[in-house]
Amino acid sequence: MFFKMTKNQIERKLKILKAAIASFANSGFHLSDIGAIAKTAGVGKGAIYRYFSNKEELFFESVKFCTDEMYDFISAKLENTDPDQFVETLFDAHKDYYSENKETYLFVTKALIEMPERMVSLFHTIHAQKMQNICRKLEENAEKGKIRQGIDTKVLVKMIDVVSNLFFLTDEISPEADNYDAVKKTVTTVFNSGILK
Amino acid sequence: MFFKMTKNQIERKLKILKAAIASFANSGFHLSDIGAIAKTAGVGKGAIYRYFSNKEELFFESVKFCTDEMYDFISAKLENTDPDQFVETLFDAHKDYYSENKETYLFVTKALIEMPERMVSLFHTIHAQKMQNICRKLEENAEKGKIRQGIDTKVLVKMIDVVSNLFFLTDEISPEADNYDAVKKTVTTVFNSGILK
Amino acid sequence: MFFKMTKNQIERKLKILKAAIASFANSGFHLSDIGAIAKTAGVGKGAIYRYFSNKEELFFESVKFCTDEMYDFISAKLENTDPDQFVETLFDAHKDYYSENKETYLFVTKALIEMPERMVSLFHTIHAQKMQNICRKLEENAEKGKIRQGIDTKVLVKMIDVVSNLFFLTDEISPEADNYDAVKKTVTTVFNSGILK
Amino acid sequence: MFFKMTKNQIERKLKILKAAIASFANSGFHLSDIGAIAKTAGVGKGAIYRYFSNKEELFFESVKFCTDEMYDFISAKLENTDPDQFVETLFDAHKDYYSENKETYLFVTKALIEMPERMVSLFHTIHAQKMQNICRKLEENAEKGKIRQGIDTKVLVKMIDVVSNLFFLTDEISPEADNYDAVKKTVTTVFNSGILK
DNA sequence: TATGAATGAGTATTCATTCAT
DNA sequence: GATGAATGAATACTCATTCAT
Repeated sequence: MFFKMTKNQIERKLKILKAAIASFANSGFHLSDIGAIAKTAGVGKGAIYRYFSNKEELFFESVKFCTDEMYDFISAKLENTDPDQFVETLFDAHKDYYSENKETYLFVTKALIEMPERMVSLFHTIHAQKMQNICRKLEENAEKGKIRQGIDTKVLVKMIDVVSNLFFLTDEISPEADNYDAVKKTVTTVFNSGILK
Repeated sequence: MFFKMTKNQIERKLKILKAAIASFANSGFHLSDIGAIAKTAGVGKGAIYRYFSNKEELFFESVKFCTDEMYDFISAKLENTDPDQFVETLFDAHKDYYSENKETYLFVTKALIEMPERMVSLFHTIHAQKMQNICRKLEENAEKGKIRQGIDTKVLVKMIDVVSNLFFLTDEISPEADNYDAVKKTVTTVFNSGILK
Repeated sequence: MFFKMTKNQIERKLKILKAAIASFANSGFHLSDIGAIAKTAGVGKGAIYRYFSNKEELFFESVKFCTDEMYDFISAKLENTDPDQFVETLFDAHKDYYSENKETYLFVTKALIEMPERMVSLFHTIHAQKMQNICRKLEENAEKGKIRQGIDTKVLVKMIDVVSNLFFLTDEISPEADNYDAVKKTVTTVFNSGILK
Repeated sequence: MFFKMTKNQIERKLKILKAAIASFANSGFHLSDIGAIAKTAGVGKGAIYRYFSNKEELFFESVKFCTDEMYDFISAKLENTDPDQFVETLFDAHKDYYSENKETYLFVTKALIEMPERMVSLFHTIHAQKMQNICRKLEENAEKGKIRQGIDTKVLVKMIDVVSNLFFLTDEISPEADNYDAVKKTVTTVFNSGILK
């Protein structure tokens, strides 16, 4: 699937990818129909097989594309954040991305479950790479005594991620999400100050 | 699917359910084969359609069965727990259930994603019902000043749940899971005392 | 594909086989459509896959069925033949079978070419087995001095077979076949008495 | 497909034909891939459609090319043969051509079966034309009393052809072929002197 | 009542042919 | 003229569901 592409072909491939993402996000892998994706993309079925070796590959590339985009967005938001704003900022970053890219957001999370074999390592690779800088800064702050000792920053970031996920997946997943402010308050309080007095 | 069942029929239905759970947990909804489930259960394909109206219903009932069982187990472990042991106990409850019921544990979590439509409300219903007592106790402790104000206990419990999930799904989902102790320390520290000093 | 069949199922399988033979004989392997064969046989597509594991197997069984039938017919005709009638009788046997089973006759011959891998050894096995008695008798006659020495009977029988084939395949294959009597005279003369005076 | 071709174009067309023959001979009509043939020939797919109107035409021309070549070879070998050497010489001619052009030899024979519609009349045309001289000589010899009366020479030549075919197709088609000498002895004996004493 | 044989809708993928570059 | 990217018709096979036995 690697050959030098003209500008037109790059656009073509992108159209296919967009159509595939929409379909996979809505219907999942098994219920998505290559023919329908082709129609949506405005290309022939054959074109899909020119750019992607098979349905699974198309799915994989779709996930990759979305995951990349999403964590670029999230890590950008975290660039210059004080430690005491970190939880809130990360939570809000999820919220913001979700608001504008509901489909993609859900897709990334679902993909991990639907096709665990390859997706999982893809996800961790991308996540680790994109969040690398963020983790480094957290560690600097730990050294400066600004955040509590004994916290593994990689684990921490993933915790906040997954909790945020929970509540944005949540239109679907969690009824509490309706009350966004209450949820956010709980999350930031717990993460910043802990449960115990 | 509702008729008075003899003891024999109840056993029959249970055998089908067990076989279905095993298949759905391993292969997911779409790749599971009704014929194969029937064979595993030691019944004819027709029998499945006597007890369950269709494949989706069978899936739904399978998830319900597992979710029930799992949260019975978890809530039992939390019965008489001090607030300062709460996070650790809940985390350990996940760990314990997971250790003995890996298949079921993963199935419950995946099911939410694979078939969101009906599963989600099922899950929240069961979760809310089983964790009701637990939440009530947490609230009592909050009133007594033992845990921090401003925390919605339902949200809190689900946060801990999902974080625990994250790291037990993690054979598959998260590389950090290998180092169980480090993960647990981070989780309990963050939840108990917060990130910030 | 081997299970105890009821009388009904045996009929069913036979209907499929007949439809398959008709299609393969007319259109060859690649142009034959499983769906169309099912329709002709008056069964669902699925039924074909119950009785035959795949298209290739169906083809194989079709050829086997026809080859069996054809050489049963031919060898029966040769049962009590004098050596000086042998060539003519064998030639006529081909002619007779062909007249009543044109489709099958052509199919057997074509199959050898279309799917050489397995067909060829099948053909030789069946041919050797069915013609065994015929060859033995020829050899007895050779010992009694009634037919010329130095002739390998197996080779001889196949020669006559293939020459007969040539002229019955011939509606399609050979224009000479139109004049059946002339062809037959040449064939019997050559085989019985040779070319040279 | 008829236009004045430059020397370059003639070479181009020939390269395509050679590649097509190789592919058709090995894989048959249906399994041969135009794209692969183009690649082997070192031209674009489009070029094939410049020189041949479609796949069937390409197959037809491939067969024609090979049949021409083969019967040129065979008839040349028979140029100055005594009648009593005729059978052996023709048989050997097949053998010789086969030895040096196994692929082509098999292709010509198979093609008749695979695409009977047009191939058959092509074959008979070429065969009749190339063997014309040979048949005439046989007839002269018949008139001179050197060969038996009542033999249609066209039928005879085809008989010998097809029998030879049988045993050279036979790497694949006939187990007897292993013992070449025994086969040849039987064939020449039968054709020259007949079966009966 | 239980069985599993039969049904046929549904789908990924290939490949001859066309045509823009 | 030559190329090879794009097209989309064509097709074997699976599997949820039904229903005769």
